[in-house]
Amino acid sequence: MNPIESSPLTRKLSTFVALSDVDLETLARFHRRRRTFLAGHEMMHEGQSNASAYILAEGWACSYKMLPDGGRQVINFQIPGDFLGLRSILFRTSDLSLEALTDIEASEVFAPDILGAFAEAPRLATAVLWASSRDEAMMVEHLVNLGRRSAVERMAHLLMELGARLNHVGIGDRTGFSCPLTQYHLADALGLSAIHVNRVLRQLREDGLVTFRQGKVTFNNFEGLQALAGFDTGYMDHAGPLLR
Amino acid sequence: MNPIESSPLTRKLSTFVALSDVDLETLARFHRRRRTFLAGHEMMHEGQSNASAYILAEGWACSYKMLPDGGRQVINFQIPGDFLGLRSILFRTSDLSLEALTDIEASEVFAPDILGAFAEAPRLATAVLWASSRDEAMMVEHLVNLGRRSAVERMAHLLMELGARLNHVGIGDRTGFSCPLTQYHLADALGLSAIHVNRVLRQLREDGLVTFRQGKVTFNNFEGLQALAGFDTGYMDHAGPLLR
DNA sequence: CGTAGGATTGAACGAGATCAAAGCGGGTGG
DNA sequence: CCACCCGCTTTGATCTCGTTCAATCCTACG
Repeated sequence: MNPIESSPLTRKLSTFVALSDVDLETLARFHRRRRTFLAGHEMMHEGQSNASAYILAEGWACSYKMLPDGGRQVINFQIPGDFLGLRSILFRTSDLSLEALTDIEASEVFAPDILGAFAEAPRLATAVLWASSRDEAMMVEHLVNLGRRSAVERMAHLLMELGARLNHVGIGDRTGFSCPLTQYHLADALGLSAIHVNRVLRQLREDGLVTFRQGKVTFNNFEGLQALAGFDTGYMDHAGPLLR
Repeated sequence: MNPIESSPLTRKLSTFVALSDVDLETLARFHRRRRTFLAGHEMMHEGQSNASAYILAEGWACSYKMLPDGGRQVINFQIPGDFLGLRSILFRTSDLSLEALTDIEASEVFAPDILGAFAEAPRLATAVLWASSRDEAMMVEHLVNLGRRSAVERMAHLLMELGARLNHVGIGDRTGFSCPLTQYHLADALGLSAIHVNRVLRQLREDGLVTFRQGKVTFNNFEGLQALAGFDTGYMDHAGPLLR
């Protein structure tokens, strides 16, 4: 196995576009600057300009927006293999904040790295467009979640999605996964109050569907949960390479 | 003025990436197949494969997802100049449905048109990535809207966003715009019931902020509405070309 | 052993949903 | 030209899900 192909990002992009050696070498340069962040560190702030992008190698992060009244909306949780802050480079200023939820290892990518890569290895632009569209499809599901599902359904859906995503990168399995989120994080992601999140989790536990406890999510009834959430993996896993 | 540059999509993409003559000619080929659709026509169905993409020239459309219980979540409204259904091509199958809200004129774009364009004129891939990221930023705002704002704030935000977007393409002005949406459409976009939408509109009208009536939106107090909505144009208008 | 951040529970409240029923306007067919 | 209908809007009454406020309880950690 070629070491140059080993990064999770490379694997992800290769599923869409067959990458040449030049593409792969260019991508490999994204991993020159390995950095670590401590849990709680704010890696990026809404409105910040000249922010870097990151490729998450280890740990969890979350992206969010604050409201004037102090409320907060979590946009997404980021797990290993995810690309963070692309828009902050494309638009020179970040439209959201980014916080490390655990201690994190990530590769820092500067704007010229990315823009240069698109110029030198144009297929990468297509590959990144694809990856970004996958994220967009996920966001569409989140929109449906917030707009049209009840609190219990929302929670079920979020937990299943996280499980499926972690599975994709080889973390956790069908029985569950370990999860550093607090009930406050869940609340901010689902548009609920932390108190209600607690009740919802209790209900899901008592109904024998999922258990969320001390950093562990356990699927007690995968099919039942899937049915409740209306969770369809369709928007997550996609067919093989489109461009050869 | 070069006729080849005249399409709204071309103008949009040019604001991010300086396009060469080859790029422009390639883009122009997107406009070979002009089609019209009647109001109410379903242009694309969730799960459909081999769907085309479209560049909207005239009229309004909306993208949505249906839920098993019959509920519906509108993801976005599309106005002239918008590119529709990119993901249906990138993923070979559409993750949402698309409906013409008015009679529509649009250019139909087939998968090979787009994928070929990315191969022949690689800068277009970067340009489309940028346009797609702009849409993503808009979706982030919608997420905040649904997750953390009250019904009145949501409505205010949606109406202001529509106004700003229409303004961008030369339709409507600071005083208002004409709007083919019914209260049901608004409800499905905002995660509310149509009945409550009606009450919210009444309140906004009585407070002298906006009037929504017989296909016309009138801003009675632009600044007040902006303050209520927490509407910040930052996520919509971006700086000039990043790639020269 | 004290403390702080997170989890849990109860009681009261409220925003928005749901149910039910009129109005209204414009298009269609008799 | 009128009567009818259908889709949309408007209003009232009631109900419910989720919030808010207020404590208390863990438990890991210094």
